[in-house]
Amino acid sequence: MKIISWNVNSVRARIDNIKNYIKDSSPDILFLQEIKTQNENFPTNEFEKLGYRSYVHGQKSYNGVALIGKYELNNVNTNFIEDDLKQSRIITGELIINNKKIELINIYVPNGNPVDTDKYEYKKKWLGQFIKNIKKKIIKNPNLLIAGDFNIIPEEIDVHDFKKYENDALGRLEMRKKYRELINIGFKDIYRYLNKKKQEYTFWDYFSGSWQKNNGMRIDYFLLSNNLVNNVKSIIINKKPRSKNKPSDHTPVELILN
DNA sequence: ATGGCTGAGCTACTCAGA
Repeated sequence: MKIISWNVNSVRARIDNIKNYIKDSSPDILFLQEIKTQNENFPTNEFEKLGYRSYVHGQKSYNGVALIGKYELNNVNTNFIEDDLKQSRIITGELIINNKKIELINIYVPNGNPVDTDKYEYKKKWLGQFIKNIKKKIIKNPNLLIAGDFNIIPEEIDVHDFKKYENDALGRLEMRKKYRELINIGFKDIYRYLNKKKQEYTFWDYFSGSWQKNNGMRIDYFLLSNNLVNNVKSIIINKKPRSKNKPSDHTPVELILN
């Protein structure tokens, strides 16, 4: 069972890249973030031609998330949290894997920059709501898989130049504490759990050769509840899609479960 | 070096990203 998460930075601008990537990597479930389109303009047919069904929580121009799957998902929900600004940043669904009912939670956390503005406060409140509801959910179902673009740099090792980000909305201690709070509910950041010292990134901005210089950060990850950790076979960051023409600024993270 | 580049909406330029 291969589950992949990818912030595509527009599903329509990226559709050829995404289709080629699906043909190469053949995910069972694909979590997409920043689709930047409304439900009615989502390229459902393109995914259907490749054998996938689409569950979409879109929005005009900004944000938007989707679950793409070879299988039907149950109880798909776009109201996991109360979002003050009504932005489309979360979609959940259930899937049974090896007799475990797993809750798939696909998120696109607000960026939060600039700090000390209402955008930063929105991110804080969004994360607070999310953490509160995860605490409730894990009591009902101990099998939670959260993946997506968290927009938080967990540790210094997760960015090329930590000093540059320590007062940024992605690197501020206050936000890294939110990440810790989530982990402490009972999750493992699977990439870091299996790669204690490895320095790899999932995002490189489009400016001034950041990709070529490997000036990146690791802000996309898979958090699995402790009950699921023994089901993990492997996890990799696949850098190939970031090297293509007209790439997303993020690259996919690929998880394989037994 | 808070600039650099990219996408959406729209057709000149702003907003947003991280």
